Parts: sequence; structure tokens; C-alpha cells
Amino acid sequence: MKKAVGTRRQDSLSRDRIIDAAIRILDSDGETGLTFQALAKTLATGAGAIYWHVENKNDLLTAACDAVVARTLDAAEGGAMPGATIRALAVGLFDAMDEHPWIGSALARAGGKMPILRILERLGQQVRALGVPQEAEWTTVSAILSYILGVGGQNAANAQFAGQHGLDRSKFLEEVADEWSRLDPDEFPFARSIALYLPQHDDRADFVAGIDLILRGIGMPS
Amino acid sequence: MKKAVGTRRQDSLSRDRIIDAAIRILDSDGETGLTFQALAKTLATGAGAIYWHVENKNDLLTAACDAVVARTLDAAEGGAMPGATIRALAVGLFDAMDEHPWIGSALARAGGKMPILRILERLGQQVRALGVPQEAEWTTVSAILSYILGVGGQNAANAQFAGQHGLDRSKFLEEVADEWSRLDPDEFPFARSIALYLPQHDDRADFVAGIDLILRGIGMPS
DNA sequence: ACCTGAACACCGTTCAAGT
DNA sequence: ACCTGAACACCGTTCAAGT
Repeated sequence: MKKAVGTRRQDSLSRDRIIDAAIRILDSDGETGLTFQALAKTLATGAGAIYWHVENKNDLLTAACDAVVARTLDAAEGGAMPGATIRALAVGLFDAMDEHPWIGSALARAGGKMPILRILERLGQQVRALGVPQEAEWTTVSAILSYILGVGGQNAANAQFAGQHGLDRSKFLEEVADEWSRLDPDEFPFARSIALYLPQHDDRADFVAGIDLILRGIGMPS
Repeated sequence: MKKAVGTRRQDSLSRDRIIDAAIRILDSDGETGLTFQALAKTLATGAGAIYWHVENKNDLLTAACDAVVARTLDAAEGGAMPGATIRALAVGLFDAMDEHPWIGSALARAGGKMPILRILERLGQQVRALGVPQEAEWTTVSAILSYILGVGGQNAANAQFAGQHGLDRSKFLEEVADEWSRLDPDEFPFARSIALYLPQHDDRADFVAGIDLILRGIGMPS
């Protein structure tokens, strides 16, 4: 039977199909679940075939991260004001990193590569629209970016740890709070006192509060 | 010959000796250089022996990171004002992460463990001394912490990438700037315009500027 | 040009056996 | 209690051979 023109073979490999499969594995099994064997099996191919389309594992991880980041940034609703748009971008990224914790560590390893660059660009355009003086642009943008990456990294570490020990988020926080509350009161007064607050705190709200703190620092009323 | 009382056998293994050796390897050969084989060779012992003193590789990495962080925090000169002390702590950590880039990624993987906790505590005490309202304490401290961790993570990624490609810092930045300046002007106007500034920028000054931004956000004049 | 899958190199971790 | 070092399991990457 003759194939219709333009019909792609369903089973042909491509960079995009590999990246899609990688994302699915990362989402369901976490970072440790993504191996070339598992990926090859999912794609019904040999492990070596993947290397025709992808440089190495880091390249794959960065590409998978970039795909999700690009989608996320596109979906972020821009508010009327630049400040609101920055907040929307940040919150969009937070939610994405919360849903796919592996993004946090992928971003940390991505250096100046695409996913980072994409975020930087979007933030930069808004900071510029905000009317920040030119000398302060880079400082402002990289501060917001670093903050977002820092939160994402911690989030990834927590998710990883919780996953390894079969704890859900709230059990995990209780665990940490419990540990902190047993610290030496003379050496760790702050951590001890904050421990009580930990289990009931709202990560997302705290994250936004941090963004607002930075925006206030550049003179944006919040 | 009888050993003097209190003299420890020079060649006996201990957690501290293992951690010291690990730090030396990490500093000279980077994260990829630290293997249990290499460590065992340095310590003139078997790979398995290390497991008597250390849980696993992640534990070792976290412990090594904590040792350096503890030293760094102790060495940070407290200024007269809490704001100056926060700045000093942050800069101390920046310099440590610059000197030992592996700390950045170790911190990212450390979850709520000791090195993070130690930083949190010191920052927390200063934020408290600053007179930040109680409800804002956690937000403030975790914003500063996340920012520091974000910067450290990026720094580690850059160092890793540069090391892999045999570039020093300035060559690396030129490389990135060159890449960015060739981006599509319609899609990446901000990154392109900032590329010119990149090679001549001062990481450390930018880092401090970010800290000041956050401090200004909580109402601290800088 | 693209795919196959066995083989290689390497590494974290375990464990039976020693002292 | 602490150490030895061989063995195991696993994984990223390569490559000769296929289509």
C-alpha cells in the first residue's frame, strides 16, 4: 500500500520524539528513571540510535527542559503592566518547576544555554519596559533569574529527597520541621523558631513574596 | 616503641580525614574527579573502607560542602550593622563558591541539610537583628538564601562547562557573548544588547548589587 | 542517512573474609 | 570495630555491521 504524501512514518525516530519520550519518563520516574536503555525501550529502538539525534545525556536533559520552559513562557499571561507580567512569568516557571521538579536541576546544569537564555530574554524585555535605568538592567534581570533558579533548585532537591524516602510534600516538611526543632537552641535559635512555621507555609506564596521583594528593591510598588 | 598518650595513628581512617581528602580532590579535579577509587587511592585504603565512615557519595559531598561552608561563615567578618553583616556573609559565600565551584552544585543537592541550615541560621539571625517584622522574616531569609544558591548554581555550571572545554573564565564569557550576539534580533533583542556588556562585567559586583536590591526591598537603605 | 545491539569503560555500592 | 578488595549491578557512550 502506498503511503499518502507527507505522511510521516509513525515509528521514525526524530529529535522531537526523543525529547517527548524523555519528558514523559522524567515526569513519571524522575531524573534517575531517565536512562538510554529505558528511553530506547520506550521508543522501540536501540540505545545507540538516540545518539544520532542527540549529542549526549546532558544535551537531552537541556533540550527536554527547554521544551517545557518554552511552553511555559508562551502560556504565561502577560498582565497590563510590566510588573504584573514579570510576576506572571515567574509564577508560571514556579508552577512548571513544581510540576516537573527535574527542570530545577536541569536549569542548574544548563549554563548559558537555551532554556536559561529564553527566561533571561523574557524577563529582560519586561524589566526594560519597566523603565529601569540601563546600568541597572543586567543587575535586575540576573537577580530575578538567580532567585528563580535558586528556588527551583531547592524544590528539585526536596522533591528528590521526598521521592527517595516515599514521603509526600507535607510529610517531608513535617520531617524537616521536626529535625530543626530538635537543634541546639543556643546555636540554632532562628532555625528552631522558624520550624514551627514550616509545615503550614505556602511555597508558592513565599516565592511570589520573594519576587515582590526584588521588584520593590528596584522601586516598583507592589 | 610505645606511642605517646593521645597520639593518633597517622594513617588511621576517620570521617574527617575522608572529608579533607575529598575536598582536595574536588578542588583539584572537580566533581567528576571525585570517585571512591580515587579517594581510596589517596587515602591508601580500599574503596569499601570509606563506607564505614560515610553513608554514600551524596553524604560525602554534602559533608565536604558543609565543612567549607562552616569555615566560610566563621571567617566572615561581621560589620557593625546587621545589613553589613548580611552583605559580608553573602560575599564570603560567593568567594567560597567561586574558589570551589563544586560547592554550588553540592548546595543545590543538599536539601534542608546542614550546609543550607547553617547559612539559613546565620542569615536569619541578622535579618532578625535588622528588625524585620516577624511575618516577613521567613520570606526575607529564604529570598536571600535562594538568590545565593541560584548564583552559586550558575557559577558551578559555568565553571564545569569552561573546565570541560579548556576555557578560562574570560574566554568562556567571550564565547557566550559571541553566541548571544548572533541571535535573532527580533526574538532576542535583550540578550543581544546585553551581550556586549557581558565580557567586561564583574560577577562579584553584580552579586553584591543583587543582595543590595533585596535589602532595599525590605526597606534597608544601602 | 539512519538504525541495531553488543561491547567497553567506568563507577557506586555490597559483602565475605580478614585483623 | 574497622579494613580489604574483589565482585556486582548499572549506565553512558562507542562502533562495526546492517539497511
